[in-house]
Amino acid sequence: MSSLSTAEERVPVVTASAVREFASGGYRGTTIADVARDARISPAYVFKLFPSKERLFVAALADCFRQIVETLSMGADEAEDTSSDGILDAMGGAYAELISDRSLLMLQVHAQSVANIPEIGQALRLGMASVVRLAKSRSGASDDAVQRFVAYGQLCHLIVTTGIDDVPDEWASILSAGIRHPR
Amino acid sequence: MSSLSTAEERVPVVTASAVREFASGGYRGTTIADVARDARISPAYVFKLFPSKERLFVAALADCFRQIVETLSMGADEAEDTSSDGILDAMGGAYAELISDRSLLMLQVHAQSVANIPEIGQALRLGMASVVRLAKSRSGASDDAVQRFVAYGQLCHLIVTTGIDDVPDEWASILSAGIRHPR
DNA sequence: CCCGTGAGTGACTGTATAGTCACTCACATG
DNA sequence: CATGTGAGTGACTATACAGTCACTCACGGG
Repeated sequence: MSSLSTAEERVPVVTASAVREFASGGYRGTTIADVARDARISPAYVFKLFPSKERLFVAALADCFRQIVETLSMGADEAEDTSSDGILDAMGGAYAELISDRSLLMLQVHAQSVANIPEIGQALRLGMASVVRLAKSRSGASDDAVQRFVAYGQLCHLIVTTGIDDVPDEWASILSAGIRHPR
Repeated sequence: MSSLSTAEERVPVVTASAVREFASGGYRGTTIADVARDARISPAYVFKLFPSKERLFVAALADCFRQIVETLSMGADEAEDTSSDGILDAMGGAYAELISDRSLLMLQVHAQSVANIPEIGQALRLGMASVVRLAKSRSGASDDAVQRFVAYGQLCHLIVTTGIDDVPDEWASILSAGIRHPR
């Protein structure tokens, strides 16, 4: 199948498939065959492009954070209110838009759940480090404000994974109030 | 093995084993055999006590939230500062102590990652509902304060799962600052 | 036109695992 | 002592999955 291409061109395509598939099934719930099917290549060829399932997941996670950092950065560029809080707010808005298809969000949640695998924990820390450093340096906000920025981001993850935004009860609206999350 | 007992007595014991094992391996990464070994019974008998792996996980998660609610409630009872913020703070302290062995924390994180399995998502929402309702009713704090309470709880989960509290860099201390988490 | 290189795969292996079922055996009761 | 009930298990099935390997085949350079 597939019109002869170079391996180097295939790698980002397979990585993108891995992001989607791992996001939907998690690390253990996703098979190499799933990723291969999405990328329209054979499972065997996935192993020619990546040495193991673990490394494929790491590549997907790294790409996820690459996209996040890029998006946050653009959000900061386009902030109308250029105070620290205004910039953090613009970044939050850009992030909310980015994760509207939920893949990048779910991948992070799944990664947290297998962060005890050393290479995955490492990749997760690298990603969070780049996010925190970007938020701090671009906004110039206080440490507390950056911490709050991340905390509410995590709350947003909880709301989306559990589908709290579709629950009409009082407790659910307490958690969701004012949080920008994908509809 | 094991000194003849009633099934009803076994259930909570197996549930406790399930909490530990699922917390350490996640839903897909933990086998019925793992839980059985921990509970010192045969895998086959686990299926006599619980109809499926899914239901066993749900039982473990429910027990996890039962413990959390109990602990938060006791924390609120023992608060020295009885203002809303003081009570929320006492609850946070009680929670930090409860999750010092990380099992109850990790189980929640793993549950989030398989919340797309209907019964598990349901159990997670039930648990969060009881936590939010308890925090609100016991502290009488504003909706915002309760939301913040949960958001920083989620940040605490991130810090623990990724081992950020062992990273000496600046970005890591921004995230960990002032957060009570298990050492 | 031939041949080397690299893209891509089919078919396989070994292992793991959810769930089932027929069975054993301890004990309480009459 | 006989028997029924419920605790508990060994052995099995069916399936799935990570990773391997020998292979085919398209293409570009000489």
